[in-house]
Amino acid sequence: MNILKLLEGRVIKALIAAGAPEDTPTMVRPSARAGFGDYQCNAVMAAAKKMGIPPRELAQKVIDNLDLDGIAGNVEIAGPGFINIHLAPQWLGNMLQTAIKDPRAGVAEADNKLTVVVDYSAPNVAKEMHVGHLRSTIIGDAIARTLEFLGHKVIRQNHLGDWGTQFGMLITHLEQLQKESPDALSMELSDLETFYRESKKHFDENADFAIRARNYVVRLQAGDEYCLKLWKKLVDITLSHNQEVYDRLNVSLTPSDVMGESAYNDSLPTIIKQLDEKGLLSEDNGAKVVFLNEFKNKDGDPMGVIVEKSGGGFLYTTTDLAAINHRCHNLKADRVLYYVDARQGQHFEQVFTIVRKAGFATDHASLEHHAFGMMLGKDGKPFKTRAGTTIKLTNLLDEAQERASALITSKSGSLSEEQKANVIRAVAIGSVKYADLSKHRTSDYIFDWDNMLAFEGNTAPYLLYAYTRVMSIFRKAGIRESDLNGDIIIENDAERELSLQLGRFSETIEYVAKEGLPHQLCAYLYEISGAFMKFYEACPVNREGVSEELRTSRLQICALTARTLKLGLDLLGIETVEQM
RNA sequence: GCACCCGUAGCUCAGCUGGAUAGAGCGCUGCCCUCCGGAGGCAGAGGCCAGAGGUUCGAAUCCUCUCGGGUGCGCCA
Repeated sequence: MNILKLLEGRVIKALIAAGAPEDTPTMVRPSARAGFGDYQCNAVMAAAKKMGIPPRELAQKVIDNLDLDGIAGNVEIAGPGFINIHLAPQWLGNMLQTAIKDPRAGVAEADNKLTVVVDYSAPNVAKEMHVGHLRSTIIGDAIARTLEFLGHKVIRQNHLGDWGTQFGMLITHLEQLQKESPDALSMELSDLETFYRESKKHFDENADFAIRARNYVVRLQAGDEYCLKLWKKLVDITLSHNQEVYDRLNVSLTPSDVMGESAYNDSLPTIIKQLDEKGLLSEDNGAKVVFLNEFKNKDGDPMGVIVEKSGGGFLYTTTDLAAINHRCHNLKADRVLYYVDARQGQHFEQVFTIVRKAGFATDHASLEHHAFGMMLGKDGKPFKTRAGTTIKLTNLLDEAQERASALITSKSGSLSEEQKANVIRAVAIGSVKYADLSKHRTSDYIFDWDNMLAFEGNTAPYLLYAYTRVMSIFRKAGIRESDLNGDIIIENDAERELSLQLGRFSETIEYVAKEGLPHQLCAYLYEISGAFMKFYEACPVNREGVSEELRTSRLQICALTARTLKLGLDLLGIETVEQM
């Protein structure tokens, strides 16, 4: 159940009954501090101002009309006109009990189920995935999982960079390698970086090679079978490489989610034609251009966006136009979410502007560029190796594995080797992902091994540890969740705080799904963990002197804590462990 | 030149459509082990929210300007 939504519904009724306009924002939110109740309504001050009456007077009217029978124990006016709502412990307890019996921890599916295309990851063919792909991949995946959990139809789209002029040189190089030694092929491609670099080198240094490469591009784009076969080989090898990384990262992408740039190749001429029919197309120095008044170029004139080169080739803008057309009209998307670098901001603004004018997007579809910032090194500069090259994802994960291994080995004694390996993997991958997901998406962040692998603070290890502590109580209690029966008693502050936080799961998830901001879910899970740690200190469960009634109540709170943490981490794509 | 993003504690980060006394973690000073896992909990010190104006009952949040940092601007993606 979404408590926030419930309260908002009641508050708006009361506001209207008290004479406020129907469009008055309800301004209900969790209270700023403990003394101000559990939820507060801040709507009255602004509304009273508009209505020309004293705020506290309106606040009283709102309270008189506010129907929270059974839900709130106490509702009071504070300060200039805040309304503080104290939930009734029994109501809260009953609500949690319902959530405990629900595998979804009380989170309902969305009323209005949408088709959402989530565009993320987008690696390139013949290049290994590097840190530049990390954020798109894991943030996009977390949002895809969250939307899916809420019952939306999620269509993952991995916009693979599998088309473009560079494929001429790649194919030519591949052809050469195959001629030299047919067996060497897989070996050479096991290091895609080298393969790519050598192709480029040949292209730059060998004139014959370059000529052949240019020729092959033309043939490839024209659908030549021989070229396509070589190209396909490169794509397949790259995909299997990438899949290993996805699996290791616990990212839900599969080969069937790949919808590369090449997939739109055949529809590009139609896109150009349609732009022309709409009167949007101009010619400029031989290139086909869409001029947009909304954007200015360096001279202050309308900015031209090239959609077809003077030689006749298409650009990535053209492909993006075709992709939106496909997603809106064929996939019937209600929302299209792009998890792409913030540096592409202007590009997407232009693309979105064009598709609206050209009708490539359906009117109701929401096109959203969910931009993210860069990963920086400890020095605040772009995250690179010491040599100044980009860091490959596999190397990054290897290092995470090593560091987690050292950490876990030094701390945990009683685990079997197999369990230990499992914990190391969960901590390593979880830490890297969580460090990223817990930061605000749009800002740059500093990648710091020590911070992300710490057991203190808003980190994966802390959350995983909190989870194992809950599980430990359960093991000790020797009781199954399904056998738990009895009321939930909320007596002290620690119980109350934890219960209240547990009751906020729905509103958090819905917010994350709406805004595409997984760090809000991270912050929430951190709150839960912190509240549980306090509960753990203050509220003994399996100790002498704890009544059966209280023990059952607390075990239920533990059960819901565990389920909330596990579900939440699962939505983030982070695995939990029972012991560590 | 134009556009977008950012500037919050020594460090790393939150602060949700403007709302009450700006919050965490690290680091620093102390306290709590007859402990359901101390990989924890509690307390303290530490902030002109880059600066200056403005709007507002009320501003870290909105507007303008200044300073400082980053990014992007027609035939790559």
